[in-house]
Amino acid sequence: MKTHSLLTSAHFPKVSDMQQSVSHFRLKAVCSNCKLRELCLPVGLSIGEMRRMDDISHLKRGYARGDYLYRSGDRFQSLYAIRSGSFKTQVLHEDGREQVTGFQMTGEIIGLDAICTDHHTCDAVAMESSEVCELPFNKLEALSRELPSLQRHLHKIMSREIVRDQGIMLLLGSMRAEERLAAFLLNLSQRLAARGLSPTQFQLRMSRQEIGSYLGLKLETVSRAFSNFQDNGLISVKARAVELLDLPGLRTLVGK
Amino acid sequence: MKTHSLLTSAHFPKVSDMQQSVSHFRLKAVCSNCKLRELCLPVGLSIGEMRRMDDISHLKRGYARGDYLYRSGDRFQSLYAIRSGSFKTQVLHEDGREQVTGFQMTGEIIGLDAICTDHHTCDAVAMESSEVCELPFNKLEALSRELPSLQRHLHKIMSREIVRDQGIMLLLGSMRAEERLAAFLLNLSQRLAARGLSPTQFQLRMSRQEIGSYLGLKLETVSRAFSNFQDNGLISVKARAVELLDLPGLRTLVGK
DNA sequence: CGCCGCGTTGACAAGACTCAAATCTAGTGG
DNA sequence: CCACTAGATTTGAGTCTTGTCAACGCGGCG
Repeated sequence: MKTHSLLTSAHFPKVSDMQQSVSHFRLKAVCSNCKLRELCLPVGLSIGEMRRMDDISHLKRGYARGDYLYRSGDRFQSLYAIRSGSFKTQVLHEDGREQVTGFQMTGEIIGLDAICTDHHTCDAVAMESSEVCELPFNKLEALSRELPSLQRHLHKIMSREIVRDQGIMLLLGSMRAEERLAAFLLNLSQRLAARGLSPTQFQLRMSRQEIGSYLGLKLETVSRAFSNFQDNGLISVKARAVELLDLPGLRTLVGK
Repeated sequence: MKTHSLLTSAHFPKVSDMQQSVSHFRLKAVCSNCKLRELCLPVGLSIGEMRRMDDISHLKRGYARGDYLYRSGDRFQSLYAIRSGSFKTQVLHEDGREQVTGFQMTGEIIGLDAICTDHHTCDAVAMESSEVCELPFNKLEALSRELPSLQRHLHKIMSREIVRDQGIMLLLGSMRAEERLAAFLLNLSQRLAARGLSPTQFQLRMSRQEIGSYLGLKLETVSRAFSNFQDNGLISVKARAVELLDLPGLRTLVGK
């Protein structure tokens, strides 16, 4: 789950530490143009190559809470890298049932589900003011034929999504309500930490209802679990403001 | 979910119907060498291109019930196309909990989870005598840089896995026991039909325990659900021999 | 023939859901 | 700036589904 593994490891010889720093800095500068952190930074592309990424992508701003990035059934054109803000994805069942399949935050890639049918199979909805970087998939495929490291990275991103989904299947299939919520909070904490934010204090962007949908629980059950955690001194929670007080305790709950 | 969509649709002009048949036949003949049905047939590769697929892959036979194709933690080298038989994949939780994440049958691709970390994140276990076609991933990537249609197809396969997993998340998160089992039986039925087998009469390859693990239920609950279906005339079941008597009735149950 | 794994069934308990009511919060309009 | 309202959250009480524990039956194999 190390975000910079490819960049910080063997790809740069140790002798050129200074140069690595400089190079790293310039990469960041270029990359911050389009903020394709997830897609660019860890790949180890040269600056020229990164510019080519930049050329095929374009920024889309101004998504407000509740806006759709795409809807189930929409024709598939592009993947989207979230540049700021966050989204949820949800699938809809014929009979009206719906389920949140994920909460995506800055730097994550969204839209991978649509490749197999050329149509989106879920909705993506902004949970706050957000910006995305659109990546036309045809161009991304063409470029990845030329740049093996980009190709590999694209495959890794898709594979990571598969592994993530399987983790949720495990959660939904074999955990009880409080275990699920603890796992959810720890996952959030970890992802926030990876973005340099506080791993213990944060504002939830989603409602109890949405958390419940994601975790396969009713909103009342989520609310009760929050209250229990607070009573047991594991967290402090007031509406959407959460502080994790006892990370080891939470980890014990999920059994790892 | 149409397996041959790419082959039967726009890729071949209608005027050359005869030629399509012939070409289709020759493709099948070549392909039956390595039985990469899922990976080759729908791609629309030329015969020469398909031979190159054949060159990088090799057959591995002799997996018996209970044999591991790979284990969680194994170093990732290859994807595997199931040539005959069937496998289950299962993830293991630190505290000993385990969950079946999928049952794979002939023609399906297995191992996609391992790309993101270079290590397998689940076990793959044969459920009966099976053969697989090993596809070294480095070579597959190299070849897919040369053959855009292969590249696209690989992406589609990965995307399909993501969509499949999201469907299971929906099932685990929002369906009750009998709905889950009905969905499972209908999915099995559909996949058998796609392979030219009977969609209504078949032998289960997995135990009640394994079905339960997959569906997030205890084996007793699965057994009871089977019994209820039989009492209601939806199916006939004796141990692992199943006959679906009322497909519409089962569809009604899952709400579509 | 007896053992053992798998499947079925029953009785009961625990966890999660449903329904309902009371607060609380954030956003709106005066 | 404040009152108001719609939506979100919390909490309680009772119900329902599923899990747990236990007994029993079936069928294959040594």
